[in-house]
Amino acid sequence: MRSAVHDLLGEVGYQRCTVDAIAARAGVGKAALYRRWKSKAELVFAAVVHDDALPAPADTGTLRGDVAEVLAAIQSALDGPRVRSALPGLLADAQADPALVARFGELFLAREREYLVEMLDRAIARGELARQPDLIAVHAMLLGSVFAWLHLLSEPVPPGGFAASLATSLHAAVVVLGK
Amino acid sequence: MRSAVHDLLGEVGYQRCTVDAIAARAGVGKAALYRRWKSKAELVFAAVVHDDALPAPADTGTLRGDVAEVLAAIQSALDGPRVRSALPGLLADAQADPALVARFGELFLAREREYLVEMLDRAIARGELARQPDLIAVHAMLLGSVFAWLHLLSEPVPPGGFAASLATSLHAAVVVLGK
DNA sequence: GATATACGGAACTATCGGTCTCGTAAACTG
DNA sequence: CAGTTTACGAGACCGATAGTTCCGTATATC
Repeated sequence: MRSAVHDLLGEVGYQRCTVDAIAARAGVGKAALYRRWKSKAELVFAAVVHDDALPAPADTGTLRGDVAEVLAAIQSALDGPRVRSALPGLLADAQADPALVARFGELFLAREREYLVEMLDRAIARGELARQPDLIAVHAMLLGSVFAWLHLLSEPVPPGGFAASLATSLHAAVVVLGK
Repeated sequence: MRSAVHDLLGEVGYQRCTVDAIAARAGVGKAALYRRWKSKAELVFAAVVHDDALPAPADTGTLRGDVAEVLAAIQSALDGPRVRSALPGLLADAQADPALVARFGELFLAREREYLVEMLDRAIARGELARQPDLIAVHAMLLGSVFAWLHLLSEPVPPGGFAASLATSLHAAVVVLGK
């Protein structure tokens, strides 16, 4: 089931990954799919944003390292071949499906924000930050930078983990916000 | 024509802004639309990304001010009610339309990058930066932060220009990249 | 073993992007 | 002024696809 969606996303992308094709590939009837999921968008979303979609970034001991870790986690969540081909379509379909927006917020954004809060709390405890920075701004910068790189600019990702320079400069950005 | 697309985008969003509806609203036949534009995506794109879509940011005399200016320009380009409802759909459709990706790159990304280069050159001339920072990283951070704020996190935009704290911290990020 | 539930499969409906045809009105030509 | 050509509005038409319904069957439950 999930693998049927994964395969089709990789082979033909989101638009041509039709519900009929998913059902045929998975050897089930369309009705069964629509019994469990409300729409194609929900179905693909469920197959792509599984529980371990966003790995928990480790505590590296420094804010600089933690920022790099979070960036890598976001990259791994946004850069899989499946997600990469599914994300634009899902975002578009989500416009007409508030429930999907809510689930995306709960399953991905909220969890990501938790990780950010933990990271910032640790930095404050270490004395690297004086206070909690504007959480929305931090979230927008970290998530947005990776998203833009992968999905807007469509630039090739440099080898060796996500751009070290990006981590360095975003670390500086967070420090300024927590001053 | 352009106003028909604008009206419909505002009223019903991208998905339900059908070509039939555009033709009817504009009082023309569908064939006439397809004579000028190759697809619905191209048509909407042309109506939304007009030439003055990305205002040229002014030289404020400091890199800090210029970053705020660029952020404001990006916000104005990404936050109009039309663009806001059209962008996800256009990004999704563009996946299957390389020509559209190319035009988006030329009309928006390339122009934006020009502005960034000018901004960075001025900063170097002033001695605020020692060298050209990684342009892709700068571009990803500035564009991505605004995009994520508006289209991913769907947080309300704070009043009084685009988040001053975002400008401050992204300024610091750029400084680090140009060190 | 009888009954109820769920399923695979397929037919069906509605919507929408894109193409094609037609009749008409405007523009051009002699 | 008359004949011809061109472009257009209108709408019929086609193919693809999301979503629904129905049916015969297999599986699970009692």
